[in-house]
Amino acid sequence: MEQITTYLTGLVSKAFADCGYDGALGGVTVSNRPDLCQYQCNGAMRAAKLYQKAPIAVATEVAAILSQNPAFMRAEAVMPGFLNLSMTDAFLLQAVNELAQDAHLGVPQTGAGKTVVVDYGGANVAKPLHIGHLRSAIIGESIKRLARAMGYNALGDVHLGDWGLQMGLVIAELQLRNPHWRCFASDFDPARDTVPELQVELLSEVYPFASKKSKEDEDFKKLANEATLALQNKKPGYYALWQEMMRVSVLDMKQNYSKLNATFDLWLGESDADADIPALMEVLQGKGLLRESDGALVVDVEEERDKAPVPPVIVKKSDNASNYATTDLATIYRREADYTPAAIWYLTDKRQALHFEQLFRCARKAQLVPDETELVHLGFGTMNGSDGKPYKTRDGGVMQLGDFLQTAVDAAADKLNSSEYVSAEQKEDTALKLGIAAVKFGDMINHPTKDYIFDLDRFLAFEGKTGVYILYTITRINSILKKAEFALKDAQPAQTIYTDAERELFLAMLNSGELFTRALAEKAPNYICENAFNLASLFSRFYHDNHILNAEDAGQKQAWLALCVLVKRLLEMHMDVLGIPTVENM
RNA sequence: GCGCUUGUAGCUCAGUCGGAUAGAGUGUUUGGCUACGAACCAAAAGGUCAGGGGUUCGAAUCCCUUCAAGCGCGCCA
Repeated sequence: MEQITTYLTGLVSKAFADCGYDGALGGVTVSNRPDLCQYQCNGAMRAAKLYQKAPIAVATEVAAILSQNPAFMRAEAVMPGFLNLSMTDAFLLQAVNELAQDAHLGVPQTGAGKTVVVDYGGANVAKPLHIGHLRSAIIGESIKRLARAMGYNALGDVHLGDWGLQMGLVIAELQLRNPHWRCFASDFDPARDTVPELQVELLSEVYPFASKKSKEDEDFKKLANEATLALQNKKPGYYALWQEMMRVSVLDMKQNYSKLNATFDLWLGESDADADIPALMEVLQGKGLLRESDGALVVDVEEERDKAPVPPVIVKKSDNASNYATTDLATIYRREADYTPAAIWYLTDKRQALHFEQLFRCARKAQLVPDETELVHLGFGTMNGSDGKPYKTRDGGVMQLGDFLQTAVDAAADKLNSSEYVSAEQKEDTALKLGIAAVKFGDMINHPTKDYIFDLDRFLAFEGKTGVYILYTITRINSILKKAEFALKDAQPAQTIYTDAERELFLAMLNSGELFTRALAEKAPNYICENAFNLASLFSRFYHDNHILNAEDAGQKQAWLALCVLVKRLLEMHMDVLGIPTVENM
């Protein structure tokens, strides 16, 4: 359905044009002074400059035309030249009823017919998920769901880090520790020999150990590089070991991501790009982009407008191994071949911004995708401790994602002990959902691109602007609907607005679609969080001030119950986009 | 050194294309459960929007500058 602001922009633009002014001045936005009006247009002040007139004079002319339209309760010009618009209740009621009928609850379907690949998760194999992986997973999941809510065919790809030096580091270290393993023998035969079964705990110990060692020990670093190259050349013993590492790591990741309610359509990784690297290199060669530099093959991506030097992209290391840029480019090549996406969105730590700038420039030069295909890096900020440095646990370590989640779930379980609404059987499931809600909402309420201070207590708070508050509001609605024996299908179109609180709620519901548009444009779920809180908060006030079940007459009660249903549906849609499961009781 | 980002209430954060009186949560103080779930609602106090300059009818927002913090800058990802 059409957004109210879009509809009003049409009306006001025409009014400007009828008065002899540029129709483009008629842009209408939601009012930032709800005490004065519902919607506003500031075009008269710009018109004043263009037409050498007093802004209030222009606004008055336009208001006079708009006032003839019965949809407006008020359309008035206010000093110095604001155009303040308020709609009649009849108009709002009709719009709300239309919203209730709309399959998408007023969310514009701007993505219909388009495919977008959302590349998030990005965890390294052999490295356990820690809270640093939290943001990519939950913001990415939300962006994917948001795109879907707006009609896109959105594909989430976990894009594992499974083909670079980190694998060589682990393999080299395992070989030093266990030279007798059959997979390290030169005559290893996958048809005959097996590799030892690995444990994820072993890998999580080996990786940081080897990573640190490579920085201090040149010889070991050389071994790791050689192992990386040998793996990429699929040396049988290494490849078999790698497959085992993948098996245990992916199993562990799937469990963790699943707890976060993050689901991927594609469980692909850097290694899956390997098959496309020869074709990629051919394209780069064919376009004459490759240049040899210090033994490596690079592509220059500098541009005139650069304020700082942009280093060339290294697409083949001097030892002929592939790196991050190689597999990322080959992945773009593959995605274009498989999906011809309208856009590819990457969610990683914002410190990778330069890499993606180089990557996109290289992809454009090589014309791996059409010019109109959107390639965007969404760099998110880091979670810092109260000292402003990346968050560490008290003992200086990194907090594991699983432990963090469990802490939140435990806190929720504690709180549920005093709840009379949750049975013993429901408790575990409800605690898990509340924990997820606390963690995800607590993160996404922050703007994704900014660093933020990680405070465990804040994630465990269940009061105020939190995910739990939204879930609580939904359970109260559930409770009313149950007591009233009111089913969703019983909701009839409302005929009257009885209270100011209802009107505010209606306006907030009608303006929700706009927030979705904004959230997708900025790829920022915090707008969805804010809007969900705003809706829940307005409902809570209405709920407190008006006793729904004891409404004065049947018509009022029906209208209010229908309002409950609509608020519930909208809140559930918001939570669904955020990837937060809701609960019946808590 | 060069470049990018950030600086808003005690704390944690929002703030739309430049727009009217800069908002929220939390914390503090206070009031509200013999009506639908108090994980709630209501009210008060709390601001040099880092400092300075400029553009504009109008600046937290745009430009310049100073200060402070974070990040990045060739074979890691």
